[in-house]
Amino acid sequence: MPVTMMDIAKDLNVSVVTVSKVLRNQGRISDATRQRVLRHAKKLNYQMNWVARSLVTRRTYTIGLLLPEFAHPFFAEIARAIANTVRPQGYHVVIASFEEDPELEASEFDSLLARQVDGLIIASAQPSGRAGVFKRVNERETPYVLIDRPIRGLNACFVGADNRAIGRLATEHLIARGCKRIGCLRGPRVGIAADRLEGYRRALEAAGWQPEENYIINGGHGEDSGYDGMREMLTRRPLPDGVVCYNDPVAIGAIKAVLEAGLHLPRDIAVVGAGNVHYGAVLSVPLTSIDQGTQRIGVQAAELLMARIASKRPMRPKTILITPKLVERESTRRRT
Amino acid sequence: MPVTMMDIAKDLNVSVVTVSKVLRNQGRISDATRQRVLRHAKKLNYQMNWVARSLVTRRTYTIGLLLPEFAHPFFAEIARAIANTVRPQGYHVVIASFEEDPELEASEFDSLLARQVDGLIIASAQPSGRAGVFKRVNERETPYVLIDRPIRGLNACFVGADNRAIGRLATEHLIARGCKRIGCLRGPRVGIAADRLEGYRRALEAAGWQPEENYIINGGHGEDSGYDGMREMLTRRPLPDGVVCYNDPVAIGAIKAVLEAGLHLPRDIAVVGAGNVHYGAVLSVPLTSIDQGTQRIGVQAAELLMARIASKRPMRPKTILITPKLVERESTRRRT
DNA sequence: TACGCGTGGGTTAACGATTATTCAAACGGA
DNA sequence: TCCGTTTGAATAATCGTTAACCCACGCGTA
Repeated sequence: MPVTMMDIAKDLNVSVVTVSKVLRNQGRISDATRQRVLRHAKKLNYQMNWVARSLVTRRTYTIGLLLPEFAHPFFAEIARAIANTVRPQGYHVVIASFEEDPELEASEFDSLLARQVDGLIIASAQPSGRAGVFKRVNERETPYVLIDRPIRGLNACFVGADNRAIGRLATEHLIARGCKRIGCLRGPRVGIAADRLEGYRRALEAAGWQPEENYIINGGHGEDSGYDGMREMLTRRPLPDGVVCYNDPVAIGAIKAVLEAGLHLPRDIAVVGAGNVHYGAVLSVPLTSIDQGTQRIGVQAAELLMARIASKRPMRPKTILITPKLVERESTRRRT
Repeated sequence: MPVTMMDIAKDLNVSVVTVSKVLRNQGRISDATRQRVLRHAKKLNYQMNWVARSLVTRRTYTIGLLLPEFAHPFFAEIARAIANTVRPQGYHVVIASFEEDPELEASEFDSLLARQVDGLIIASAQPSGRAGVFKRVNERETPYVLIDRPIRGLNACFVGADNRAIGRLATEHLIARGCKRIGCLRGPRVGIAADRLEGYRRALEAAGWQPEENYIINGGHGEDSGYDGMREMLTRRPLPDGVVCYNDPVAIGAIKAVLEAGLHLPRDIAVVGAGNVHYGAVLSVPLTSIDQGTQRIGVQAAELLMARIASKRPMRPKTILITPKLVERESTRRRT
């Protein structure tokens, strides 16, 4: 049975409140008593029961992290950044991975609330228009921050990559490297991909070119999809000499298709990805990619949440877009 | 202000206890009252305050996960497996990543205990002989399970890879593929690496060969270390025609060195790694690797912990070694 | 002498649930 | 009719801490 303040108080013939005050460094306590309590607490190896404290202070010093898929490097890194950011303030993170299942997401969401988390950081996978799930959090006034994927119709804090900038940056890079005909493996039909595509379009237009639908190919978000997409791209005439990919796995699949076709990369076709996965550097052709600042997403989201938790009055929602950064490697290193 | 049982009770003119009983499906309650309570609870959108419940039941339905480094794919996957395993039993996971810092590990460990977690899963980085940190958990009788790295001198539950088997499996595979002179990049001087090296030695001996110290090279656990190690290996005469690597990053570095030297892989030298990282398949030469059953480690550790939490009486420590599995890819696919 | 105030600490009542105990009414059998 | 059971629910105590008040003492001062 763990030691309680009661035990210390009894041994020392003082009241529990006195012990509590000493341990919190609060209220007026003589130095003598303070020392006695401190010494005895250490001797008994006392440890606060945070559950009891939380009950009365209404603060658990816990934040909930609701993620679609935990083992994904992107989310894992975010989780790490968040944990490291809140730790100095005494906060811990309880994770809930819902494996891309919206039902499970909703139920885990409720569980976290029942556990009285002080705040929530959520990368939601709710189908659009289902913002209802988050109604409850608004009633309760538990602060929360959305990351990665915004939810339309929900006036909430959001921290994520600037996907439009990502598409633009990738495209501009290919232009700068002398590409004259740039295609795009635009990925799945989701908001993020649409934004990146939009960035691609704008960059072309800014260069005075007209985006051609022929060179924009739909797909998914994995290697296979990139492989298939590039095979299709290679049937276009004239061939593109640069391809912007939705993300790194797609780019990796695309590279495979290019090499299989006997073309040289980057001379014949340059390829740029997005996400800057950590193994991009060890590929057969190291991959130029757009770093979306994963860690910064985590840090900013955590800081934003902490600010909201600290402030008594509700603040008005804030959106933070992280500016992406290009990391150049072999896959686009061609003579200009 | 969230709804409490008190609110429901008042509205319905019953006692709080009655509400509590209905919600827990316990005790004798007439069907009429039961329905009234249930309906009203739903109407008010009642949610249990788990903090309050935990205080009296002495159960938080929370387990602590203490990891050296959160974003590492190995640990991320373990975390995921654990979370998924305990969720059906109503448990959540609070993570604490200590960034390979033993001091931080100790302090996070205390924090988790103060938070009254029902159990702990720990991948410790305590320098050997510092088992003292875990003394406290023994006093408290909070069950815990060590993973990945055992701690000598601590009679505790452990779940991890069978590192000796990993070394043996990798080596046997190269022998089966016709290698006649097999080297080893044995990695850092830690227990895990030593076990894998031991497996390598035994496999050679079992084949009737004598391990030669000349072909065993020390190093670290990253790509650079693998690269440097292989460069050194390539100065040995006669050249080895197969190399067992401590882990996949080392193997990746090693492959780079082999290719740079103008040798063909796997024809001149076959390379096998360990860990089966998910990107191993997209490398310039897809990497044969030993899968250490990361997910199973997580699942088993979680199940073991759950069992200990459930049992009243302390059980005696149990060690589970996960049997590894070979995944063959191009890096060893040579004609026998 | 009486008053006021700072000091050091104690008392009491939450916090929101659960467990253990008690109690009233209804029911049934002799 | 009377007593013993069952049924259904209320009451009291508790979990370990904190918040809000209260109080006694000593000292300086008017």
